[in-house]
Amino acid sequence: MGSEAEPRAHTGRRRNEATRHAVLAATVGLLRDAEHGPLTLPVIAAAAGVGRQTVYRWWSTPGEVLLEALAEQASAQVPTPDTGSLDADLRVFLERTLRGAAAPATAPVLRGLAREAARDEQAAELLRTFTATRRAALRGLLLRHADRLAPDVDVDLLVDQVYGLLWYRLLIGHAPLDEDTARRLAEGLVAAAGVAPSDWTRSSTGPAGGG
Amino acid sequence: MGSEAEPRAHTGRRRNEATRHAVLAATVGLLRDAEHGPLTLPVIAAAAGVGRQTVYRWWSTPGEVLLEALAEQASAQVPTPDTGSLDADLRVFLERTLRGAAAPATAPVLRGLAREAARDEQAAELLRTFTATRRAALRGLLLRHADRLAPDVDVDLLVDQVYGLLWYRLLIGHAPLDEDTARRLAEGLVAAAGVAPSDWTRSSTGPAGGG
Amino acid sequence: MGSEAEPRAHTGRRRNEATRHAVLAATVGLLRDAEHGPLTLPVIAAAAGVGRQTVYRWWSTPGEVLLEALAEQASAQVPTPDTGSLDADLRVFLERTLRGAAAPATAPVLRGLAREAARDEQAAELLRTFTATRRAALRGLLLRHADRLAPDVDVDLLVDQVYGLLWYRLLIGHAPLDEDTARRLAEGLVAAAGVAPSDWTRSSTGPAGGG
Amino acid sequence: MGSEAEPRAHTGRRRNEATRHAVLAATVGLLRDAEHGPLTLPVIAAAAGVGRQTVYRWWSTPGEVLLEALAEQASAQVPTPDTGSLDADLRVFLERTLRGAAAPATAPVLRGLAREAARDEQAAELLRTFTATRRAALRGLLLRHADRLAPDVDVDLLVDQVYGLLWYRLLIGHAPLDEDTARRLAEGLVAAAGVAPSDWTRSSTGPAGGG
DNA sequence: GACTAATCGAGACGGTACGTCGCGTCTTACA
DNA sequence: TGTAAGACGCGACGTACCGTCTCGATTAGTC
Repeated sequence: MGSEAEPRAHTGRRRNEATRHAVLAATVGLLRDAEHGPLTLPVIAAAAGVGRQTVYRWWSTPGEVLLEALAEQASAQVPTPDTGSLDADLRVFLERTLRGAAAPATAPVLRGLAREAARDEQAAELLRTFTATRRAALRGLLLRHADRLAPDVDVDLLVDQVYGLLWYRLLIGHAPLDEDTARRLAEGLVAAAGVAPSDWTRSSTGPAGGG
Repeated sequence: MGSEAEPRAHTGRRRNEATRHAVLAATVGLLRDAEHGPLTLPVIAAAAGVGRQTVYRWWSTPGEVLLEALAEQASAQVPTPDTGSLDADLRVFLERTLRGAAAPATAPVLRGLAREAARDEQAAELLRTFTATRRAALRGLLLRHADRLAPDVDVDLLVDQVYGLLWYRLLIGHAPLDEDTARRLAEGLVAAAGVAPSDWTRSSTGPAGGG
Repeated sequence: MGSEAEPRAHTGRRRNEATRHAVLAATVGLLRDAEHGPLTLPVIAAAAGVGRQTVYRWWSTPGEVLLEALAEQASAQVPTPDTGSLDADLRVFLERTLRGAAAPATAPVLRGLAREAARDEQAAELLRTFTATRRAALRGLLLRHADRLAPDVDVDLLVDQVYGLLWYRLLIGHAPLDEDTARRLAEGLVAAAGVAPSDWTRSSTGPAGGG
Repeated sequence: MGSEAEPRAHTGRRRNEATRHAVLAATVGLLRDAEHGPLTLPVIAAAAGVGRQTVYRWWSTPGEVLLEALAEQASAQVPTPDTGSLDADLRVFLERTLRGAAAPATAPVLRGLAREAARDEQAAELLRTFTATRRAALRGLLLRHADRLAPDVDVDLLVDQVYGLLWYRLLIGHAPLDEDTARRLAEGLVAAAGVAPSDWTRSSTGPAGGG
């Protein structure tokens, strides 16, 4: 976004909710644009069509605005699938995750968040919290199928391979994050981490399941 | 670094090589410090104890200084091992790669490079080139053992899992890049990508070893 | 003054007279303080402990408030004496005028008025009107004794010498406006403007009196 | 003035004298215009066509610029006449003084100085110093003719009547400061302050001189 | 005695000006 | 000729203040 909005009506001595939303929306909009340089409060104010003092009144730093803006979006809610099969759960989760991250509405925001994290400690903390939440989700999924994993497998390593790949491709941009990638990645992780599956277990979801 | 250096003697009408090195060293030093904000030429000049005009005369942008500074370091030269065994080659390569990246002298520079890449397009291009070179090295290693890989394996996916993990942990900092990580990662990749290995090979490291 | 006042009770849909007086009193109080910067409506409102909108509702500019505030004071009413003697009338008038201007309650207000007149055209107009009134009073006094004045005397010059001295000393502050000044000034003016006085008149106050 | 000037060439690491003069000239120019509000450094910088930082580098406050700007003008050098005659000296001095103050090039600057003095303590101090110098000049002139003055005459009172009249008319603007005013004022002061002159002295200028 | 009407204190809001900070250009003085 | 030094114009940042606007509380008049 980054363009100005129409004027808003005052709300008297109460805080103007419309203004608040305009600021948060403009912030996410600016995060999308790589063109705009550092995310500063005056730039946010201008993009939101809001007085500078209004932004400074409610937020101290760009990081605070960012935190609230992204929280407002209830961003990237990837539900954890639960089909009973590790293979299927993982494949679905990765498909959803990669598709969500690569979506045109999301990818620029994630890139913008990383860009800000490289510049602003508050944004970096925000990014750390955000990624920790995502890692926990995937770790939970894997641990639900602990019986299918080798006993000494390093779950965190598996998790970081997934999100490492995701951010690496997202930021470098040399390769896609498509459905095929998700499928192959899921298979590879299962092959790397899993004990040889029992036939009957495998047969329930596996491609080679007995007919 | 980031601190001032002692004065250097003029060299008259010849370009002062000591000054050049001071600038490049100060640049790498600044890259290490997350404290310092954006890497700009005046900051570099001040850190090198050098006149601003001297820096502007020889380099146009911070990206150019960065390029020359990192090239000067011949940084992160990880030789590709060649033992004849995929498992061994991969394990050694990953151990060297992760150890090199996590080394106290290197990690802050890589983080600094990523930080600058988030801000400066030239630095981003530099980072893209650098990572492409590294990916090519690992891809070459894997392709040397193409007979050990499943015919339809996605080599790029394997490569990106490695460097994705590396950068992800390097930048988020939530988990280490130690030797154990390298070993487990190597095993996982082989398990994911490899055809069934010869027994004697597998038995040396494989989870199913030892009856 | 310039400090806040205690809260006042509402008077419903009638204009609150107490508020009006608080505003006017605060205005005069602020005029006294050279510390306070320009006299603006928000500053007046704050000093009066009154909502800004209340001030803006009843007055448009600081000049309007000032006009009403000074009119309220019916300030500096110097009655014109009439003893029949030019010397006595003039001496008494000047004593009263200088004493009034130099009084601790008045001098800071006059200085403040001059200060505002240097900034606000409305205040300047107010000051011009005020000074014109004062000049007219003194001119009237002198013209009542036209027979004692030389026929070609410039009455306006005499008047401006008086008020010029007054404002000059008031604003620069390098010399007092005391009773002795008034007496000597009166004598000087009579000497400068008067025809030779009747002996008995002169002998009453003149330097050559004493007998 | 108040308009922008053409760009100036840099002078390297030496202070740019052309810039300095541009700032001082613009300051006096702004002082002339009553339109321009308070004399602030950014306004001066804009009027001089100079970067703000350049003004802030060399002067801390508008008062400092003002001091230097007026000193640069070597302003209002009224040479003290010395003809041997009180009447003549005084008349000439007052004519020069009033003519100088009322001159189109000077009057607006004096008014501007008074305007700033009403707002800025540094400018007020400058005005006090300036007026003190002028008073001393006139007092010196009068004291040179102490034998012509009554022994108990208040010289300061005479001086302040002169400058009081000058500033009063200059600022209120209700009456002119012309040659006739100067002549009449001089006569009045001599009449007020002088002992009865010897006949031959009086006859030279006095209106009632026998002859 | 409820309802309307208008005042009052409070503070959010958009806009503007101020003083600071940093970048990149330019010119000098010196080696 | 190259280097250190620093003045300079420009623009962004964060703060302060002005005048407008709306809100909720309070009280005076009206039916």
